[in-house]
Amino acid sequence: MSDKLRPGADDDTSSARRPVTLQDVAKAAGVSVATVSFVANDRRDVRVADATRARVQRVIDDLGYRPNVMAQTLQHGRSRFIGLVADAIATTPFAGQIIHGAQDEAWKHGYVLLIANTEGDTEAEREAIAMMLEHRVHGVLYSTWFHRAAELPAGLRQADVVMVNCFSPTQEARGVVPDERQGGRTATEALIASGHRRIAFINATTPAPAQTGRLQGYQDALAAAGIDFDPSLVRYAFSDQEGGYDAAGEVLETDATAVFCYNDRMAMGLYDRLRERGLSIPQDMAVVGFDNQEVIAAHLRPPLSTVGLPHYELGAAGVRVLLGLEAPDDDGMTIVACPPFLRDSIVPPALS
Amino acid sequence: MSDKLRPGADDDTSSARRPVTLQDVAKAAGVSVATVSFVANDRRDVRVADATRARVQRVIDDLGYRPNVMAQTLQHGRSRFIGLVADAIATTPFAGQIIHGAQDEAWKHGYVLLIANTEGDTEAEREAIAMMLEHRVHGVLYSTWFHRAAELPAGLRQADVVMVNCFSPTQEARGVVPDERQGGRTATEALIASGHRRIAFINATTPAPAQTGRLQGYQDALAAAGIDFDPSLVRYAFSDQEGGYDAAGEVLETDATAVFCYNDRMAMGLYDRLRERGLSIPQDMAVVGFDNQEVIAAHLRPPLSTVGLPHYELGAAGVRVLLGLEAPDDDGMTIVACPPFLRDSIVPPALS
DNA sequence: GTGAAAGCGCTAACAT
DNA sequence: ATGTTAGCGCTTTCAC
Repeated sequence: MSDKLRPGADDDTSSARRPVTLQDVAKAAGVSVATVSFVANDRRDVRVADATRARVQRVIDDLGYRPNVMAQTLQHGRSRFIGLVADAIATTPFAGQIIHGAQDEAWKHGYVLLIANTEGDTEAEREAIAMMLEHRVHGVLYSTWFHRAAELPAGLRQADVVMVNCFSPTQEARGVVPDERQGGRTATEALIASGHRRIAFINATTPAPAQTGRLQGYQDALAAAGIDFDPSLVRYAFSDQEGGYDAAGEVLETDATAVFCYNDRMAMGLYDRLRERGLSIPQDMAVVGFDNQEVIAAHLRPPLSTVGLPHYELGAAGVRVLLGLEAPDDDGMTIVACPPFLRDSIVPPALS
Repeated sequence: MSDKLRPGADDDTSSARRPVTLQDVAKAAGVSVATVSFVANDRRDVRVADATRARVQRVIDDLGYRPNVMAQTLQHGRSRFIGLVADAIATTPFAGQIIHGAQDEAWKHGYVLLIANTEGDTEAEREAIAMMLEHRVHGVLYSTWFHRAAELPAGLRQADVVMVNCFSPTQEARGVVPDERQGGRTATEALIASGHRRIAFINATTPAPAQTGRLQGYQDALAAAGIDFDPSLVRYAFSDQEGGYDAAGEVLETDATAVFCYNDRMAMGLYDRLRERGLSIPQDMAVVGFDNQEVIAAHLRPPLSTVGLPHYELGAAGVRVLLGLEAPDDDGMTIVACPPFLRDSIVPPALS
């Protein structure tokens, strides 16, 4: 392996890689550290002769000086860290978006994210929280990969916490969650808007805010359109492709002309079943999903209309709430809307 | 909003939320800071009376003392941070796995990941690197979401860098990459193993290590099995569902009995085409993909056999190389194998 | 305008 | 066996 492949290890010339400090710059520029500090931080409120300023700046650039954030932090007491505890960082595409949103928003305000991954393990969670507290984080985002109630770990009591994609049943902390109900309503309305009145809903069997919320939204939409709610049009199945495939069979025995699926994966299974029966989408059956899972929704044949979960926005809003840039509702909650993504599974492209 | 929803802001009792310091503990325990430091760090090499040790420990627990990592870092010069620069943190499920692997491995060795997301933006990249240098990171992982050559940003020269899922054509840094060639060979071998000899390969049009590597692997496998390479069985298409669908049409005009698709998305398109023609998998056509994209591969009908990209392992290996726990090859590269995931698209479940 | 010096919380060498 | 103290790199008040 050539030498250049290992920078830090063996540098022949120069100062054995010790980072340049304020002292170094001060000495080289023939001024005091205070002056260098003022110049480095571009403090215009302090009087420093232009000549000095320019000279010092040159030395800073020449030496490649960079402030040591640890020292700065130690000095003025508070760090620019925000902790993010996630229960699944990559088991799912969703968690990534939360991180992404939090990351961008934090960055925008000069904060850096400290990410920890617990995979649902309580011990890992404890350690992660300890780590964050030891880094004197400004606050912590406690996030889950799917929308649910969650108990706040004891260690987090001493920190400023915002729950993301989850909430505390006992109102221990503020929370940012998606508006499942509005999402369900939006999905159903898309179907109603193109003339359907017999609309089935394939819901999940697993109890969750999504399950109840989307059902309510479905009912809201029907009610608003003056369509009677028919319980026999609501089916339950496990929330994956196989579940969707199975439930599709049941739906085909009803007179439904459109289906709202709890999620895109179920819609994918439903596509399979419809295709098997020689039925075409949306002519024989209009379909709308939920989640907007890119790999699935945008690339099924035909592309699936769906409603997106605002994961990116949840992460971003979490940071904003934490930094006090956005005020939650009176109950401490911030509800984020689920946007529709209309594609060709409701109205064929040519007709739209 | 109830008061308890905002911890840091307004605590009635106690010390206005100022974190407990060594000093505090020392005072409360009636010993010196040195002693507390020894106890807190559980330094068994220093003599501290058991009684004192116990007493101090009690105070530490009571007061909820936590060391200030900034101060510790400042003291002994080097941080426990590892930077991770990613060009797409959540645009794709892949980047997440790299982060996940790096995270776990770093954590295992007492390091914390500092993540920055550039979305390919050079300016963001510059800032991210500056941030990491200012945090005095131990080293930096520079990662890309798909395997490719990449130029190392200038700022990173001053850091110890390992490239993850990418490499420097000019050998400026060590790199960890997937073994595309072995992956292509593995995929093809799975088809050969179940008796196929006329095997088509739907490759991507985009030049990339994956494109050339997988083709080589395909040829390696054929050669090893004594099957002549027939260029007419290799087709090129854009690497998504639509591309796979289109190329499938071409493949059906050959006498191929099996297809190796450049990735799972293309395989998904191929499934669509085959279904359209009333052909069944694997009876009429055996299929193997690449990437092991969970949402797709595991849930197509039939579930797709594929080869996985070792993103998690790439991240983990990157950390190990950075920490000097794993030695790269002579050229500074670490090659990670792509494992096969056999499902029902090659041999029907009943027969396997 | 610029410099000297205190101190943020911690570790470790040196006293006692 | 425990205490004292000098910094780590930085910011900031207060002198000059």
